[in-house]
Amino acid sequence: MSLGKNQELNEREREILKAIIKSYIASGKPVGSRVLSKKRKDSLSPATIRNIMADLEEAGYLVQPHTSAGRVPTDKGYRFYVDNLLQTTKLNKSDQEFIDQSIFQTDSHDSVMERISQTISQVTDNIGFVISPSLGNNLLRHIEFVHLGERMILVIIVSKSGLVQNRIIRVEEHFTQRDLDETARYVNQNFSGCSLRFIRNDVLRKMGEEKALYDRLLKNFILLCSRGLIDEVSELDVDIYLDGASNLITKPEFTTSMRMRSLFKTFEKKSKLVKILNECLHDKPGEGVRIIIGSENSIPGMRDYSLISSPLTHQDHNLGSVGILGPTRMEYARAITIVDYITKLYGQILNAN
DNA sequence: TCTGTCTACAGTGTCGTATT
DNA sequence: AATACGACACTGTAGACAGA
Repeated sequence: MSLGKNQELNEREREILKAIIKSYIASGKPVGSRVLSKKRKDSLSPATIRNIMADLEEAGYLVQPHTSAGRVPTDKGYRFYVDNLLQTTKLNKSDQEFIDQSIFQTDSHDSVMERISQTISQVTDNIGFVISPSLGNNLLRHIEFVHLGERMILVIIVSKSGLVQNRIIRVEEHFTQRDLDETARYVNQNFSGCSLRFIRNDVLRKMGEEKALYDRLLKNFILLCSRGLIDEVSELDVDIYLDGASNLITKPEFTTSMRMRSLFKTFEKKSKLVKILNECLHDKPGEGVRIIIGSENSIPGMRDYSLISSPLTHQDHNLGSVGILGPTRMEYARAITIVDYITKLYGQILNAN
C-alpha cells in the first residue's frame, strides 16, 4: 500500500476515494466494491477495489458501519476530498436564475437578509443562515427621521459601510417633523461614526452626570431609541436570520430522533446558536469561503454537521457572515459555489445603494 | 522473486416475508 | 408483536497468474 507516514494518496487511491464520496453523497448508502467496480471504465475487479478500500480505511479516510457493509467517508475523508479532489464548478443556470430572482426583488435591509437565508435553504435543501451586526452596533454615517403620521416614524440609517436601513417605529409621545429634523441634525453633527448603542449609552451617561445639561434633543433621541431602534433586552451583538431547519428531517442520516432533538435543542436559543456559529466561523474579511466539517467543529451538538460560510464585506467593513449548515454528507462543490455567488451578489446590492 | 491483480469461496449482517 | 428463514449484498482471504 502507498499510504506511508505522510498519508499521501496515489492516483488510484484518490480516484477510488473520490468515487466513494461522490456515490455516498448522492445515495446516502455505504458504497460497496462491486457497485464501484461496475461504475468504473477501467474495469478493476471488486477484489482489487476492496484492497484499496481497506488501505483507505486503515488510513482513516473511510469507515465500515458494520462488518459486511460498504464503506462511508469519515470527516478526514471529506476534508481530503474538499481540499484535494473537489473541482470547483460554475453555478448552474437554473440555480443562478432562482437566486437572482429571489434576492433582487427586495429593497429593505431586513428583507434582503431574510431572503438570502430563505433562498439558500430552498436551493440547497439545507439550513441557510445570515449573521449581521445588529442595527444598534452599526456605525452611523447619517440618520434621518420622517414623520409618517399618527405616532409612526420612519427611521433611515446610513451606516459607515454604506448600508441603508429603514425601520418604522411606533411612539407614544408626540413629535413634529421639526422636532425630528433637529434631533437628527444634532445626532449627525455630534455622533457621526459612533454606533447607535454607543450613542444611546453615552447620552444616558451624560444625562445622569449633569441634569442641568439635560437637552430636549437628547431626550428625543433616547425616546426614539427605546421604541424599537435598539433591542435593549437582547444579549446579542448580532442579528441572525435562519431558514430551513425542517429540511434536515428528510435526510436519511437524521431519521434518528436523538440527532434531530440535539439539533433543535441547539437552535432553541438564538443566543446559543450565535455563540456556536461565531466560535465555528471567525470569518475575516477577504478570507473567502470557509468549510468546517463534522468533528472539526468544537461544539459536541454540531459534530454531525458541516458549515460552509463566507464573510459579508463592503469597503473593508465586516457586515457579518452568510452560509449553509447541513449534514456532513453535503454537495460541497455546489454549496461552495452558491455561498460564493451569494456573497458577491450581496456586494452588488450594497454598491447599487 | 516480488508485486499487483484476478477468481473463487466462506463468513457475516441486513432486510423482507412467512409463521407462530 | 416476536421469531425464523431465505435471499441478497458485501467482506476478507487463499491461491493462481502475469509482468517487471
